[in-house]
Amino acid sequence: MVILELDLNSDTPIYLQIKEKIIEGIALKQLVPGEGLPSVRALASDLGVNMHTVNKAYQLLKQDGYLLIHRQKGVVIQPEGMPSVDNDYLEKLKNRLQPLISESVCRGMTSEQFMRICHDILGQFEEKGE
Amino acid sequence: MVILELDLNSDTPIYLQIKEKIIEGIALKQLVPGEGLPSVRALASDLGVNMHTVNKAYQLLKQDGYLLIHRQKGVVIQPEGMPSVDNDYLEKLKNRLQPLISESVCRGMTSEQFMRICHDILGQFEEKGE
Amino acid sequence: MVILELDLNSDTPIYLQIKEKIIEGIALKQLVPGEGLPSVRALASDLGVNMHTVNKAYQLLKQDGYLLIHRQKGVVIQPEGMPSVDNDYLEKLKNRLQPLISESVCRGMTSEQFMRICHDILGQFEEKGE
Amino acid sequence: MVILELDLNSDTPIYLQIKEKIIEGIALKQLVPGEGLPSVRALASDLGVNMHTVNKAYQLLKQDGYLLIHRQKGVVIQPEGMPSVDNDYLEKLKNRLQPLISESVCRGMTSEQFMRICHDILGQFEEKGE
DNA sequence: GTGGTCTAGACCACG
DNA sequence: GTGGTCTAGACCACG
Repeated sequence: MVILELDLNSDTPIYLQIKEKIIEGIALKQLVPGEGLPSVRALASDLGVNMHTVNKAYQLLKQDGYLLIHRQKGVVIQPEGMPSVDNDYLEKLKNRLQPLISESVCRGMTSEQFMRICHDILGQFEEKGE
Repeated sequence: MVILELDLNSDTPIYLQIKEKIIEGIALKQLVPGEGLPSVRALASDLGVNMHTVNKAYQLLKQDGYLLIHRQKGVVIQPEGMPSVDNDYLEKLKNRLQPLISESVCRGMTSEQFMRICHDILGQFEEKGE
Repeated sequence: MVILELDLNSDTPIYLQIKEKIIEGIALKQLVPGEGLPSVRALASDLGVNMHTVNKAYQLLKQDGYLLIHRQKGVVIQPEGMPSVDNDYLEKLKNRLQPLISESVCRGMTSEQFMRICHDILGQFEEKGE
Repeated sequence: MVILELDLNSDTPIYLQIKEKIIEGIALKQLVPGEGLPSVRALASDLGVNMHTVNKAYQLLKQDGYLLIHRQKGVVIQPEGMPSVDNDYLEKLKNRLQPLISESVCRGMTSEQFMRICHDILGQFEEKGE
């Protein structure tokens, strides 16, 4: 696994940055279902952060269905399918998009510009082989 | 002005919810440039929150260029043009979209689905008369 | 007298802006010793501000020795010499310059740059005929 | 860090005095990039003022780029370069110098005297070793 | 232990 | 009446 980069000066708490980076890694297929992740201690040590911080990220990812945490086998990316697009998720997504879009509208960005930005970011995740 | 609704249980701080709702109001043209907003104390009282919480929202909106705050005349929506789409804003927007999009990809949402959701939200802000 | 311009959105209170503009007018010799100023009411009306605001500016200018206020003759620029450079004034000036200079040093401005800026502003007040 | 002195009778708000003193400390190299500052509560207690007052000063300094605020590590002087001399700053500086200079001219101070005072204050910040 | 958020309440400057 | 400043005190998130 590529070592993930943290911004300790960011307003985003470290545990959330770790969670987001791992999700990004999965989306980029740098991390694949069934793949093992470093132990809480190992990752904490690598990142130079508190064990509790990594643990919190892992627990949240487990809760969301991205990870399995075995007492013995350690931490692995969920091998049997990622969490799905359910109604809860859709609601949450819309609620988080809403203020981003409101602001873009206020600032005079066109729908096309906004969609273009999303499109560009989505492009990063396209299957290379297709 | 339509009274804005707060979710006191949300993990989004109240002052941020107020800020976002006001930006949404501007985007929806429910609030127009030059229009006055309730005084810090009046809005706080309406919302059942503390004066300082509203003041923090107003100060952030002023800082971003959405509001003018007169010591005596009170608070008005910036009459001379909203803040623009500058590089700082674009960077911030992309950084906030990135984790939303990563997660949608993980969950198997297609680009089309994601774009559709954005498109629908953007549609709420379209000029009715045009 | 040239009508002075106010910035109602400025953080500087209006009475202070009026006071500063009148001092600037004197420094620029647009206002000369013995010259009459508009009455409190007249100036307030011209500027579209409250009478008390103009009155406060005038009172402060009188207190500092820039103006005479006669009940009958009205308001005139002090005809018998401007206030002098006394120790009180020097102290106050240094105390107000100190934070400006500290910040310029922090930001990496050289002494020459800072002095140059002062020099340029001072140049605006030079006697045209010399 | 040398404990900074406040003037509770000054018409400069306490939070601004704190801000200015810290900038002065940086300019004097009593505070160096990367150095830690006392926690909000510790400094408040030392100064005998409220936590929120210190916090406001810290937030403004963060906003201007003088400080980093870590949620857990506390407050440190920006280690990667101070804010720069940009156009916004230059405008603000000139606008603040203008009334000081107007008044000095009114009072009959010569350009040389004014420049001398600036020069003397600037001298306090010169590198001792050079 | 640190900053972040929020409250309740006070006095002041401005106009 | 408005925002600006300040206080005293509380609980929470982060690590």
